[in-house]
Formats: sequence, C-alpha cells, structure tokens
Amino acid sequence: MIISSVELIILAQHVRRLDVLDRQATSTGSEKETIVTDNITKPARTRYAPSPTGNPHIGNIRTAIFAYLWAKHTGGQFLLRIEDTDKKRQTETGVQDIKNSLGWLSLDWDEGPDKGGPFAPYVQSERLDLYQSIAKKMVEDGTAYYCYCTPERLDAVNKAKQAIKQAPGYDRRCRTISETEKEAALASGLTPTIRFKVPLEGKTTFTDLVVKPLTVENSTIQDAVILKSDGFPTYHLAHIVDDHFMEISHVIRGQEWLPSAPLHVMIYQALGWEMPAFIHAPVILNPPGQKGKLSKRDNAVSVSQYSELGYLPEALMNFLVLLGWSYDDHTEFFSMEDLIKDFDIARIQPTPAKFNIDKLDFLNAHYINHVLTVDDFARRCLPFLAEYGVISPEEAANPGARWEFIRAACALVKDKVKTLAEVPVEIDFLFKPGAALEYPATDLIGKNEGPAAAAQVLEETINYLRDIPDETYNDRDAILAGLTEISENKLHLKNRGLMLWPPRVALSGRTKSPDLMGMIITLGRAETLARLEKGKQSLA
RNA sequence: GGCGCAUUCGUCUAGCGGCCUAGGACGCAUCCCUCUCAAGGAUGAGACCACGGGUUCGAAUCCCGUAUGCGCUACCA
Repeated sequence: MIISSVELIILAQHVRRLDVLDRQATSTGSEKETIVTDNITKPARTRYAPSPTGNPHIGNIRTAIFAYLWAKHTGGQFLLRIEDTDKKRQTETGVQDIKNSLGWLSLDWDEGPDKGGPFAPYVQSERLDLYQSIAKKMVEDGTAYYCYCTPERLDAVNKAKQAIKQAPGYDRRCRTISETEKEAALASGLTPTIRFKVPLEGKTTFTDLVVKPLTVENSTIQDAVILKSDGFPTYHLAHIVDDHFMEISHVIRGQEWLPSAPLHVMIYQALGWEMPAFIHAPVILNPPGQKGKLSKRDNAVSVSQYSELGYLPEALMNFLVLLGWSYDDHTEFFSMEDLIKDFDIARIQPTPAKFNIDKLDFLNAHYINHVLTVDDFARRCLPFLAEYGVISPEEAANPGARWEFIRAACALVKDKVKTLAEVPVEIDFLFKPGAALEYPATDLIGKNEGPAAAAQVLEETINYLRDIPDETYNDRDAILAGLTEISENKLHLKNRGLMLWPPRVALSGRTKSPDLMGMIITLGRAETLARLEKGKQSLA
C-alpha cells in the first residue's frame, strides 16, 4: 500500500527537521529573516505547474519562461507538472494546449507527463494518496484539523462578517468542536475537509527574491482548506508536497500568489521541510488606456492566439522576457542562447508592466526581416497561405514542385512584413490568374502624363521583356538597367519612377507592391507579359 | 472593508548616495536614401524621477506618511 511508504518518507523528513529548522523562515514571533539558499552556485530545479483550464495565458507563460531560463542558466532542470486538482475547471484539451504552447516556444521540459522522470507521476490527480496521507499526518501532528462545516454555513459566516464590516473568512469553529458535534456531523453523512491550523499569534517573515522581505501578522491568515471533501488537495497543499518531493529549488510564480505565500511558509514549517526560494514575477497589465490585468476581453492573451496572428515564437519570447526583466541599459534582442546565458532572476522587476503590442510588432518585424533565412521564412508562411486560401492545405503540407514559386513569392515581402499573417494579403495576386486581377485603369497612370503615356511605357516594357534572353530575364539588376535605359534614352521620362509605375500596377493590381523586378521574375515571362498586355488594353 | 505589493518619458526600461543638467528601446515628428509600400540611416520632441516630509555635506537612489495603481481576500489555481 502506497500510504505506508509515503509515511516512511515523512518520517525521514522529520528526522531532517531539526537541522533544517534553523535555516529557514521563522514565524511565531521571532524576528529572524529567511535565509535564502545560495541560488547561483548550484543547478536550479524549477517547474511550470499550470492547471489544464485552456490555452495558457501569456502572463502565465512568462513565468514559465522565467522558470525555464533560470533552470537552464544554472544548468538545472525544468519540470512540467499538471495541477488538475479542480475537476470542475478542467478542459478536455487543457493538457495538450499547455504542451503545445510550451513546445511552440521551445520550452522543453526535462521531467513531466509523458516524459516521466525520477519523481513521476507529474500529474496531481495521480498523486492523491500522497496528499491524503500527508494531510492525515498533519492532523495527527496537530498542525491541521478536520472541518465539518457545510458550504452553506461557510457562506453564512462570510455574509454575517461582511454585514458587520469585518473581513470575510472562516471562523475556525471546527478547531474547537466537541466530540459529540463531530459524531453528529459524521452521522449526517458529511465528509469533512482538512484545514491548516494557522498559528493564532506572531508573525511570519519570508524573503522573495524579487519583492522585498515580507512580514505578515499570522492573525490575518485564514485556516485554509488543504484537503477538500472530495479527497482532492487544494493548491496550497498539493504544490508544497510536490515541490518538496520533486526537489524544486526555486518556486517561480505570478505575483498573485504573494498574499498566500506566508501561508505556504507556515505549511512548510509545519511539515518540517526545507523551503525553496520564492520568486514572484510581476503581472502583465492591459495596454495603455485599459485598466487591470491583461484580459481577453480586448486583447489576445494566449500563446496560440499570437501564433495564429503571425507572430514568431522568437519574437514573443524576446518580448515577454523583456516585460519585467532586463539585461542592461541597451540590449534589446535576445536569442534563446543569449537568454540562457544572460538571464538572472535578480534582475526581474517587481513592478507590473503594461502590454504594449507596438513593441511586439517591432520585434516580430525584426526577426522576420533580419534574422530568419528566406527558406525558414517561406516555410513558416505555408500555413498562413493555406489559411488565406492562396494555396491548398495539401500544398502547405507538401509544397513539392510549387515550393520554388512559393518561396520566391514569400521572399518578395520578407523585408516589409510585420507578421506572417500579412504575407498572403501582400502576395495573393501572384497566385491568382492575371485575368482575375481587378483594378481601376487610372491606377496605371500614376504620375505619368496620361493614359497614352502609361500605355506607351507598358508597350516598351512588353517589348523589352519579350526580347531579352532568359539569363537577362532572371537578373533583377539587368532588368532594372534595361528599363532605366528605355526610360532615359528612349522615352525621355523625367525619372525612373514614371517608367516603373505602370508595370507595377499591371502586374500586381495595386499601387503598393513588392519590388517590381522581383515580381517580373517570380511571375515568369509568359504571365508577366500577359498581365502587362492586359494593362495596356485597359488604357486603350 | 481588510491584508499585501508597487510607483523613472505615452509604453517597456537603465539607474542600487556623488558619474544624472536621468541613459536606451518602442511609438511619434522631421530629414536622408528610394521604383510604390516598407526596411535602413540621421536628428528631434517627450520624465521637475507620483506627492509631502525627513536622514545626509549630497537622494531618482535610504526612511516615514499621503495619493494612485495592481493583486489577494473560495472545499479555484
């Protein structure tokens, strides 16, 4: 039976208890401060412990990034643990959503579900015996107690307290309940919860590595439920037990946990366990003009959404890590390698940061324009081209002979696009048949003198492109030189722009387009001539 | 209501007592480059370091109040 082996472990922990006690956070009146373990010298073990309730929120993922980077920076391990202790909130795809998000960002975990590890299982619902035995042990130790109160009574207590302007919270009735009352409650078929017995007096102090040392009066902390009546633990118990047995050295989590951190410190102490270091990362706020935490009401908040919007994982990563962390006063671009080398939790800032999409756009454009290779870029464009209906899903999965054309088409806009999603919008005209292009004939004129002048430019362009050898046709500089020559010496135009405008519109159907020479080459001679001819006709 | 955390250009931030008449980046403006749109280059506007008291020879940097913002206050995480 698993319980007995667990209890052996607990016993072993109790033996360690005495020598550990001196080194950890104090409570119950003592003014000693927490001694934070030296985190630089030894490899860290960190974890990302989400609850499978849907696509991970970006603020949540950022703490995963911090945890991952810190583990890797110190040469340690990053674990994934699924905290599915609330059956009501589960999503069917929750676990997969989490894995997808981490995978997309290349946040690979060393231990976790599927992958296994020395402390498996890494799913809390598969570790119920452990939590139950420890909660029971705490009751026996006198650091926790059974609570027989019904949800209705709890609710009534809260309402009553609020009515007289008191802080809501449990009144600790079952701490002192009589045996007969207990028996009565049990007889009525009620399953008790287990609550942690918070010391009534004194203070608890602990040090967060990001926020300052924090002290609270024990009297302000609730006797939190640690084991629910359905036999599942609450977060408060489960994460402590798991972090302990999984030998987590640094608990990196969102700042919304700060208020309950003292409770966690007291539970560690009650268990006699050595504490990990705490790092409470700042929350991410709504963009300027909106109040509150980054919310999905008006913003994209999940990793998958940003993926769908055409952002690169490199850019999102770079952006997110800079929200609340900085390396120095000027470095702005960080590759994963840079981050692993340079990341330091000591430089995480405690101040909440507003989410500024402009900066993300800038970083995304930077990665697309200057970091990605053409092949890599085009490959990443495939799903977006398919989504937009420019190529088929089959072609996206396996471009085959189409690849060269797709690649060339994408290359045309690589330097001007901010997101992957813009690509099909910018180049769809290359994929449509030229005959399907619709645009006002007057667009062809531009700054030329009139329809006749524009038609003449098209005429000359057609003649030139028709007659040059293949080698010249595929040489953008040669084409540009050829067209320039015609513009200057044959048509005597005021500037080269007048020469290049009509073909631009004829080929793309737009007044804003990629590089003309690029379009000429990518479309190929036959298609190019057909489009130019169509343009010329429309001016007649 | 109670408890907690935070507070430097519109935004992200550098700054950890004298290098600050506060540096960088995004965005914005102007100019240059230019085949359109971008990109790129240059320049500029933009912060009395939330406010008020201290401590100090000296404070954005330390302390205390106030204000504001944010978080927590569940048999959710």
